[in-house]
Order: sequence, then structure tokens, then C-alpha cells
Amino acid sequence: MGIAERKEKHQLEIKKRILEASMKLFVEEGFEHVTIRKIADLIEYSPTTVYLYFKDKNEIFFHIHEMGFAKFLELNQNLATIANPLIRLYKMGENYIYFGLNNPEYYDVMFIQRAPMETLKQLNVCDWSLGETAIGALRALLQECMDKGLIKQSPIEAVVMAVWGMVHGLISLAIRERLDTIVPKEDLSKVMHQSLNWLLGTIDATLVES
Amino acid sequence: MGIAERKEKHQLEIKKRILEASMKLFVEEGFEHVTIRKIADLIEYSPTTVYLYFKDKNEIFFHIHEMGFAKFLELNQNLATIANPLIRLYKMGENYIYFGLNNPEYYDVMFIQRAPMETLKQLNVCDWSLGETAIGALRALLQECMDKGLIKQSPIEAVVMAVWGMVHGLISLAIRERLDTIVPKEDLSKVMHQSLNWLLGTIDATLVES
DNA sequence: TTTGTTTAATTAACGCTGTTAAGTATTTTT
DNA sequence: AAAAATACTTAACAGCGTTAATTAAACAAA
Repeated sequence: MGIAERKEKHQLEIKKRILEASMKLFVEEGFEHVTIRKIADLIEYSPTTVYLYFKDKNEIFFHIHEMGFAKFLELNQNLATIANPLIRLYKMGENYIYFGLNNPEYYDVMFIQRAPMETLKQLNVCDWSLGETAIGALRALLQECMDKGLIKQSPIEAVVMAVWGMVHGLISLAIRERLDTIVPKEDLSKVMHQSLNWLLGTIDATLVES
Repeated sequence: MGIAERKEKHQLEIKKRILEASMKLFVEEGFEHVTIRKIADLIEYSPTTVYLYFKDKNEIFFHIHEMGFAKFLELNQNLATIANPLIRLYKMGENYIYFGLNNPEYYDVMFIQRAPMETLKQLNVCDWSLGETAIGALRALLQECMDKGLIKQSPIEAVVMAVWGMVHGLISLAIRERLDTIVPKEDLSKVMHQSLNWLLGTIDATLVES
């Protein structure tokens, strides 16, 4: 079935081109400038052709949201070399903040926009594996720290949600312009790191209480 | 100038009717079903008339966002009777969570949607007074607790941002469907309270360390 | 090779959206 | 009574996501 295979290859090729065009628009012009018609223009097809390869616009954003997670995972490669789990925890938080502040559009589609979740619901995929993997990594790391006595014994789930919640909260407030008049733009990173360090400091068992 | 006054009254009346119609649509059908044409239908004017009273759609959402803050402030009346600032702090956090989970559409337009902030920028209003007032109340309360030795001495700004960030983070993750597959809907409130209580517990100077 | 059938892509259109320009009455002022 | 300002509407622009119907191309079977 060499012919059928070639056909399938070709279809995947077009799917790839649609996603590449979408990514180009997304990266260069931002979320709300990604339109079916502009994608079609870029790949030199008619707008309706896009619908032969993707169910709807949400599905395209689902793939962009996947790319975002890939980028985030790549950034987190720098954790692998850190032996001390507590230092790794601090660094993971730093990575999260860094990623959010330097890739706000990606962060937005990964954690704020509704579009990718719509696809998840529609496909009846009953778990958000990308998100769960990320949060799972945080949970495992916190558990490791706790097991090794590096952080105080605490209800793990509460701490996981508190840490994730805090960093996500600050980043999403910044991205959606709720900190513009409260924290000068150039201080954003500093303020977030202070909050993160303070939070982790409160559970850090290796710090001497002053 | 009785005639000019009457005219002005009439204009304010129509402005009010537009906002009432907008609120009706917002409350009954949600953010994205508030359209200029539907508003116009409700008040029985043509769509263009709306633009005689409001610069654009963002300005209408700015007012809805104000209504949200009013509703939130009203909810926080229950804090006034609490003498102990530490208990007031716990209760303030509870209120925030309660408001977010029970008024997700309001919360969305207050803290997530870009629309109201656009109006702020356009009008060259250089501070988001509603947001700053809310965060100011949290800051003052934390300061009071610290002054009275009810919570541990900590860098106040870091703690303010950490607390606000955490509750906002969890609520916005829930509203934008990032917790759907991680926390069962019926457990959402419980989980958030656990995280809040854990966080406040770590700075609570009145708790005995176990 | 010609016919029939499947596949791929297109054109045209639907029903929306926010917004603006131009026009029409109505009322007020001169 | 004529001119000017006010309030509102009609019509339209320029876009959007999406679907139905249609054409052109590639393939299969006769």
C-alpha cells in the first residue's frame, strides 16, 4: 500500500504546514491575530481547506498550547543537573516565572485561554495530561524534599496547590495587566521572586529561623 | 438652566438603561453573549445609539467590572464585625474564594478579561483604583496582624503578593478550566481553603508548631 | 482506454461581530 | 421663518468562524 502511505504522508505534510503557519502568526502577531483566513493565506489554500485537516480553530490552539508545553519542558532541562531537590525546587519556581514573563502569549494559551480546553472536552479526553504532568513534577519534587527532610512536613496537596497557585496567580495577573499600576514593569520579576522565595522559605527546613 | 439639566438627566437615564441591559445579558447569558446589537435590542434603540453614550464595548465592560467590585465589597461587609485582625484575615481569604467560585463571570471580568483594562489605558487613568483598593485592604490587614504580633515578621510586600497571588491563581485556574481533571468540582472549595489555611498557618504566630 | 467513483479543494454563502459614515427627522436657537 | 444643533437611524465596512454545494483532479474497475 505504498500509494496510501504516500497519501497519508502528504496529508500529514499539509497538517504540518497549517500548524507552522498558525505558529508563525501566533508568535509574530499574537493569539488574537491567528485567524483561519490568515492561516489559509499563508499556506496558499482557501480558508475551508483548513477544516479538512482540523475540526475547528480550538484544535489549532490546542496544538499551539502543546508547543508551549514543549517549550516549557525544554526550559526545565536545566533542572536535571541539580542534585539537591530543594535547590531544584527553587529553580523550578524560577523557571516557571521566567517562562511566564518571557513567553506571555504561550503562557496565556497554556493556562488562561479557554480554547485548548474546549478541544479536550470535545474529544472526550478526560485528562489534561500536559498540565497534569507539569503539576505532577512539582508534586514529586515537593514529596522528595519532604522525604529527605529538606522542607517541613506539610499536607502535600495543599502545598502543591499553594505553590502552583501562587506563581500562576502572579504571572496571570501580570499577563492580564492587573499589576501594571501596582508593580513597575521592571520590578515584576524581582517581586515575583521575592514572593516565591518567601513562600519556599517558610517551608524550608534548612533555613535557620531568625 | 432647567432645560439643560433635564436633558442631562435624560442622557444619564439612557446611559443607565444601556448598562442595565448589558448587566442583564451579562448575568443571564455570560460575558461573551454581551453584544452591542443585543443591548440595543433590549433597550429598543439601534446599535449605533449605544456609541452615542459609550466610546466602545470595552467601556461597558469597565462598568460591569465596577459592578463586580461593588458586589465583592458588599460581600466583605461581614469583615467589619470581626475584631481580631488575624481571624479577619482568614475570613477575607474565604470571602475571596467564595466570591470567585460563586461569581465566576464577575471574577473573570474583574481579574482576567483584558477589556476593562483597555478602557483604563485609553482614558489615561493611570491607576486601577478598584484593584488597588482591594489589594490595599489586604496589605493593611496583614500589616495590622504583623504590628500586633499575630503573624511572623515578614517582608510585607512579598506576603501580600504571595497571598493574593495564591488565591487568585487557584480561582483563575478553576475558572479557566485548568483544575477540571485535577480536582473534582465538589472538592474545589475544600482544596482552596486547605491551601489558604496552610499558607496563613505558616505565618500565623498564634499557632503552636507541631 | 473509457467509465465510474472517490478524494481534494474551491466558491459562495450564512450569520454573526464591533464600529463608522452619512443621512433624517426633531428640536432648539437666532 | 431660517439656521443650527441634537438625537437617532439606515446602510455599510471589514472582518470573523463555519457550512453547504460545487468543481477539478486522481484513482479504480470495466
